[in-house]
Amino acid sequence: MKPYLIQTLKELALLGAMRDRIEISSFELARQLGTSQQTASRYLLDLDKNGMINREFGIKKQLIQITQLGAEVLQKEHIDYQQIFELPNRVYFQGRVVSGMGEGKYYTEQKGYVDQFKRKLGFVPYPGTLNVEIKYVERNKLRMLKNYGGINIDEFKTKNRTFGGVTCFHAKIDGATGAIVLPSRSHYSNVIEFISPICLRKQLGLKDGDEVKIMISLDKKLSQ
Amino acid sequence: MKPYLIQTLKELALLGAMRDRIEISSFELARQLGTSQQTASRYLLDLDKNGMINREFGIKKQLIQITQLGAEVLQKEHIDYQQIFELPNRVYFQGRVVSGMGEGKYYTEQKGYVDQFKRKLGFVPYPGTLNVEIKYVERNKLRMLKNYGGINIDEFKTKNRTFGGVTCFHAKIDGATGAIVLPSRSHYSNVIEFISPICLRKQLGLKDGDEVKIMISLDKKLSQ
DNA sequence: ATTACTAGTAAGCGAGTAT
DNA sequence: TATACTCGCTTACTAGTAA
Repeated sequence: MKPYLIQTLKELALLGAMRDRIEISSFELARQLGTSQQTASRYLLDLDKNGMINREFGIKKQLIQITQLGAEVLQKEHIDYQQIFELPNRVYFQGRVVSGMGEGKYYTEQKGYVDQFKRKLGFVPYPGTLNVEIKYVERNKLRMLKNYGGINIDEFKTKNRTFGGVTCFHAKIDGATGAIVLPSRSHYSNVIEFISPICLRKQLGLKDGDEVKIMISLDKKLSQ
Repeated sequence: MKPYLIQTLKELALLGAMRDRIEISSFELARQLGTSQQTASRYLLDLDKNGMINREFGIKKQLIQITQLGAEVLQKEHIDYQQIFELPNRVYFQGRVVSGMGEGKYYTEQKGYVDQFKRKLGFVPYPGTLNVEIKYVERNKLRMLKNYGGINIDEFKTKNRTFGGVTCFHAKIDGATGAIVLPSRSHYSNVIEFISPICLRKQLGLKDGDEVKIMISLDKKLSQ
């Protein structure tokens, strides 16, 4: 779907073509779009060909209504803008399940972490992390999360070593509740570590390579 | 502002470039947009040239942040989509003040109308209508209003003649409260008749040709 | 009036490549 | 590695005009 066709569809929607058939000539549409009559006519042909609009020809002008398909295209755009302007308390990721190197289990079993998880997140994690590889470009969103700041899990020491602090965010993976864990130090990674009270691989039937959706809440209290 | 540049800007915003500088190469952006690295690079140059983004060059990749101007462009788009999906209870028009032929005064002084206006709209109109000519293409929005249905003022008879029913909507013109009057019968016109308890021409200092903004509420009760 | 075809021109695209 | 230039090709545009 080409950007200028979406713009045209939006213009038609603004004139009411989502509710009703609207009467509009290619010349009028051209004026609205700041283009020529010929181009507007071509746009309408393209939109029709793509099933975005229905056209009905009267004696003079045509009646145009946006189809279900066209409405869906606009709805998608709308969701994008909502993401940008209205939901700054939620961030979404899409990624693929990958295997870690087993170190997740070691960390999530440390008492120093477990106690804090229980107190600050409200659950004791099932041992191990579910690792989700996100698109490389989306590490920017991870960076954003870190800058924003989440639920801080403090560093602690045992006899043998120091365990570094991490930042957590309440999150859902394919609908299942849990949290993501970002090491406070360390560089930006394209792998998200997910912890949960349940065994996610079993509960969700996940195996390496499966596509998953992660929703991260910026609220520090669990809302639901 | 070309549609594909707006789409690019939107993509950057979705990656968080409204809040923070994001690290993204032209190659990565190209993948996001489904285009070539060269084209993505050109888009970024164009956006920069138009003052929509700020760029900072590191050793390898660049840091990009959306400027105030860029944010305004996206905000405008967002408002359009809100108009389409979220505010179906308000319709906006822009138009020019024009002179009627004095018949507005005659009608708005008829007791049969005045009593109903008072009861159903909550005010007695100042004699006369303020006529606003809207863009021809926007008559589609008027048609939509009629289909939707407003506050019905019933027809009535005097000794001499019958006065037809009209449909009204609560409305504001440049912030001043009143209502618009659409004859129930009659064809679609590109002139909106506005009534108000005050003399709008005097109160707002309006003369023929002045640009005005009309906000029409689809609520049948006056909300405010 | 319209819509939309044709044809010539302008703008946009991406492979190759310089830096 | 990057970004972004050139250049040949494709797509998109509008004027003219047919239907």
